[in-house]
Formats: sequence, C-alpha cells, structure tokens
Amino acid sequence: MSSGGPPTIVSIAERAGVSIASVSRVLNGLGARPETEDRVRRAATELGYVPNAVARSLKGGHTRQLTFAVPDIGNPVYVAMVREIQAVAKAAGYRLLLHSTDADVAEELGVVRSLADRTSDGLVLVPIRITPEHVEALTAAPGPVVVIGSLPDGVPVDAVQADSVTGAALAVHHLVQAGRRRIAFVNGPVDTVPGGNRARGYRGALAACGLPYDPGLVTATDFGVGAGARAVARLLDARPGLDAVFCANDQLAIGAVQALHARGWRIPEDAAVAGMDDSDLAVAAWPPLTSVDLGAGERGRRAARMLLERLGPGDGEPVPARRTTAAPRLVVRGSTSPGAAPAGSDEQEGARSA
Amino acid sequence: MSSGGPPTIVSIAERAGVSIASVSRVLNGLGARPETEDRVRRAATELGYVPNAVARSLKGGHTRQLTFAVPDIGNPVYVAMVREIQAVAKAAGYRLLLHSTDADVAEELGVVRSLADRTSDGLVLVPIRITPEHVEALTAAPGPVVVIGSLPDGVPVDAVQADSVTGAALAVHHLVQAGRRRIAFVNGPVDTVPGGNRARGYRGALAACGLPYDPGLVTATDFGVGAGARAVARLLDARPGLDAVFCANDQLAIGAVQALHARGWRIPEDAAVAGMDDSDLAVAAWPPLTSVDLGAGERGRRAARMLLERLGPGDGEPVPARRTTAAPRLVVRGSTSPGAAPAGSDEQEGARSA
DNA sequence: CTGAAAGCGCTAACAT
DNA sequence: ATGTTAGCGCTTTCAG
Repeated sequence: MSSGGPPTIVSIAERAGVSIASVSRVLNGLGARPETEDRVRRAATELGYVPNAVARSLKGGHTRQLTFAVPDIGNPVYVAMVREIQAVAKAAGYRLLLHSTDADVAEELGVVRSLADRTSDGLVLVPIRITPEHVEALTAAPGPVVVIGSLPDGVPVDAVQADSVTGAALAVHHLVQAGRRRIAFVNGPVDTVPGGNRARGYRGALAACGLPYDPGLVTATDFGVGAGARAVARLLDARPGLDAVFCANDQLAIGAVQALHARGWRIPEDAAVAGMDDSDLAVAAWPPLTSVDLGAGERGRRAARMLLERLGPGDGEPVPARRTTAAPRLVVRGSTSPGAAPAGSDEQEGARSA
Repeated sequence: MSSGGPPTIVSIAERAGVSIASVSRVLNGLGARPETEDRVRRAATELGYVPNAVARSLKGGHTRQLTFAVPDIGNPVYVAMVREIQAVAKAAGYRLLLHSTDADVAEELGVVRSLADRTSDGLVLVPIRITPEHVEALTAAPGPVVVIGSLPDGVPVDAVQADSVTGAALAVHHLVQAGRRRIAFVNGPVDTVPGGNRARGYRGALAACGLPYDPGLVTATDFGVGAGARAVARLLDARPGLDAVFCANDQLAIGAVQALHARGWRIPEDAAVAGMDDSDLAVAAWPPLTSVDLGAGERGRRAARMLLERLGPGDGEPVPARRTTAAPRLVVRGSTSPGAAPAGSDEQEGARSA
C-alpha cells in the first residue's frame, strides 16, 4: 500500500502491477507491450502522477534551469534582456533563475562559482565591471557561462557585447547633421562597463566629426533621472552656449529634458537631446526622445542561444570562446527633429497589459 | 581513487580518510573531533568542494526555490514586483524562478499544476484573469501558492490585492478639488483583473463625488501608449469639453499626454492628466504625471513574505487563507498641479545604473 | 518485453 | 565520536 505524499513511480508500479522499470519506460516513451502501456498510463492518470524533477535532475546530471544574473532587475535595459532570455529559455524547455547582484562585484563572482552547486546548467552574466578577479573566476568557471559585456580576448568564455562606440557615433553624427556643434555629454560612472564604453564612444565620434573635445561639456555622475537633471543644470551654467545634449542612457536624457524645460529652453529648437538604450522611457518623454538602441533584447537573445548551444550535445572537439557584437540602431524622434514621431504612431504596441 | 567529475563527499572522505557521514557532519556544523574536523575541511578546500544542491533537495524534499509567474515581464508594475520578491527571497536564502505566462490562462493553470514537479517550494502567481478553472486549480494546488489579485472568498489560497476603488477615488477627488468636472476615463480591457477593478473604481468615485457618469467620456481598449493616444484623440472629438483625463495606467496616460500635446492642449491648464501605478514612466513624462501608486512593490513584498511563512515550520493547526490589501497612495505632479514636482527634485534616485 | 538492481550525492538513523 | 547503511525518486544497465 502506498502511503502519504505525492505519487511516485512506485505507487504507479504497485497500482498497475508492473515493475518500476516498466513505469519509467512507458512514461518516457520507450517501447512496451500495449497492455502494459495501458495499465501504466491509466494508473498514472488516476493517481495524478507528476514526475519529480529533482530526482530526474540528480540522475540526469542537469536541471534544465538557466541562471541570469543582472546588477539591477529594475533597469529597463536588463528588463529587455530578461524578457528575451526568458523567451528563448522557455522555448528550449528551460526554466529561468533570476539573480540580482545589486551591482556588487563580490556577488557576481559568487554567482559564477555557485554554478558548481549544480542548481542550474548554465549562466548568463551581466557584470557591472570586469575586474581581474572576474577574469580569474570566469576562466575557472565550473560550468558554461556567457557574459553580456566586453570581455578581454583570451578569457575562454563566450561574450556578446554592445557597440557603444558606433552607437555614440550614430547619435553624434545625427546631431551634427542637424546643425549642432556644441554637443554636451552626460555620462554615468566611468568605471562601469557601460559608462566607460560610452565615454570612449563619445570622444571617438567627436574626433571622427572633426569636432573639438571640450571637457567642460562633459559630466559623469550617476545613471539616473535626478543625476541627469542636476548635471544639465550645471552644464547650462558653465556652457550656456551648448546646442545639444547627448546622454549615456534614457534616464539621464529624461533628466536633461526636465532641466531644460525648467529653464524655459525649447527642445529641439534651443537644444536637441538624445539618449541611449531606446527604452520605454524614450517614448514617454515630451518631446519623444531620439535614442540609440544598443540592442539589449538582441543581446539577451544571442546570449541565451549561445549558452544553449554550449549545453547541447558536446560532440567532438571543444568549441573556442566566441565574441559577438550587436549592431546599434539610431531611432530618431522629436527631441532632435521637429517633425518626427507623431503621437500614437507605430511601434510601442504589443499591448503590455497592466 | 576518485575519478572525473566534480568532487563529492566521497572524494572528500577518501582524501581525509574518514567516512562520508563524518564529512557530512562536519560540513553541516554538527559535532566532530577537532582532528577530524580539520582533515575534512582541509580536504574539502583542496578539492574545491561545493555541495550538490540537487542531491540535497532530493533528500530534504525542498529546493529553496520560489516561482514567480507574471503575465508579462516587461510591464513596469510586474517589474516592481519582481524586484521586491527577489529581494525578499534572496534575504531568506531562496532563489527566484521567473516564469512568464504571456497573459495566457492555460499557462497560468499549468504553472499552478507544475508545483507538483517539486521544482520550487512555492508559487506567487499574478493571474491576468480569474476563471472558474483558476479557482479549481488553486483549490487543488499541489503546493503553497499566493495570488496577487482579487480572489473570491472561499478559495483556500492567500491573496494580496490592490485597492483600485480607493485608488481611483483618490485621483478623481484630487481632480475634482482642482476644479475639474468633466473627467474622462481611459481604461484597458475590462475583462482583466486590473481593467475590471479600475472601471468599478472610477464609477464609484464619480458617484461619491456627486458627478454624473457619462459613458461618452469612457473608453476601454488596450493597455498601451498607442491605445491611450488614439483613445484620447477620439474622446477629444466626441467630448471637446472635457477638462481632465484619468487613465487606468501610466502608459495610457503617456498616450493621453501625447494626444493632447499633438492638438496643442496645455497640460494641466486645458486638461489635467492622471495615471495609475506610479511607474518610472510617470516622471519621464512632461509635465511629470500625477499617478496613483497602487503599491506594486509592496504587494510583491507581502506576497513573498506570506509564501515564506507558509513554507516555515508548519507547526500546529493549518493557518486559514489570508487576504490582504495594499493601500493606494496619490502622487501629485505637474500634470494636474501647475507648481508640483520640480525637475531632479527627490525620489527617483537610487542610482539604477545602465 | 519486462523485472531486479545499481547508483546519482546527500542526510539521518542506527550501530559501534 | 565515527562508521555503516538505508533511502529520497528516478533512469538505466543487465539478466531473464
């Protein structure tokens, strides 16, 4: 007699009058005499049997779970990644473990090492920064990892990165074409991956356009609406002649817009504003923000796919670490171009309910 | 000699020259002779041993994983919930499994049933709608569940809900106090939990204020920026005398603002606009949106805590299902009140990086 | 085609 | 204090 607890293959075996091996076979679609097959299926249904995934994992050596570790789940960029990764994972029959590192380097390293506890089959990691410890931990990773960010060559780990340099160039060129010459740059912390890359992108783009680099037009504080507003307020005092503000992300751009509005500047007439990431915030602003889509969703999707490939049948020789880069895309809206993007026009549908 | 694969307690036992039981005891902090303790710890460190979480789960009967199932991970409201739930879970030593149901009822039911596979110890579910099947599945849930939404009494499952009625009342009263009388209402689908509740809230609030209910001032389509813009464009044709637009969420409100701007209406002078959810979008808009905070984060936090309580030592008699409601909070900004919310003022900090 | 039995890695009796 | 052993639920040889 089977006692309490949920039904197991043993309960089914007893009820069907067969061995547990037969139960397992039938349930896994291996051959069996129709009679046996029938008895087992019936018993399973009657008992409301559901296979214990943990036991399966222990036997099989894999959990069909993927971990995605991000600095901050609230950030729109990471949200876009989560969304895509979750979709890819689900389609491949994997569950998604979401881990917030709270932008803490030690935690990031911990996540990599915790691959060893076999809780998930692989990891997609978005590091806030790449330290020597990262390189070390990643090199010795006890399981498959894909990094979203810029990893040095030589680290034997797949990576998918954004092209901030080209992205910034797109924005700067666009502003220059629109007749702007004194283009301020509002950045976040330069010692983070995104901050550092975007700073380089801005300088490079300026040079490429033959424009001088004026440190007085550049600020770097925090990524955030308030930081953007304060930075621009300061810039407006120091460089009242600026005619455009390029921001390292949309939050900063929102802050910039607010600061400009507060002083009665018209956008884009008096100053154009451009952001980066093309998040939902961009369309929420007024005027709607021109923004560079750095392909967050695309990066997430690719990272997930690469990870899945590593998990597939590891036949043959070891595949070397791959590097791939998502192409940036400029999305022009009213904040830089008077006529652009009428209200309720296109995109942004897809009915996110609430 | 221990062969390939990651180290297990057996490898450690061999190396330390003790039994696997001793290894387990030492590693779990149970008593042992200092000498033994030492040998084990040393061996474990040298081998880089990490306990296999799957094996532990199989033995212990729990995974220390929680599942959070939402209709759409991209929605700011759910993002706020994820953020809090993840924080609570992490603090309690649980991992978070994120599941997107894509607003599909069948998937929601599937998630509830899949509790039976023992992959996670409990579930927080945000149903898009509550059908009789939901009630049935929830009643027969093979594990602890907490629902975020309005569950009928009698369903033996914990639930935490928003108070849309009071929330809508807060907004409507605020608008009335600001001198508005013809308050339009832009809603999403009425057959969803949020849509239905907000519709009731609006009607109730109107009645409480002694204002007539004019169906011509009400629209219900999709939750989304574009839908909001189109709805308001239509409203402006049908009821050009409106002096305020109350929207069932911030996306709709953003759309409303755009439609009004497009026609040259000034906000809030010609028409005030208020939204719901107080998401990041609210501060991104210009003017910043007055919005009703329905306590998404708070609901997430409470749901997680309730679930954790169920998972705790189930000593004594069974605790009956609990219902709790998060109090709404009106956040007044420039879209209804000319002076409010200067740029880069307060909140919104917390430096979400990018 | 089917059953018996081993074993995934760990914990917890039970015995010494 | 430590070792031996059973067993969590399942898959998979290996015999029959």
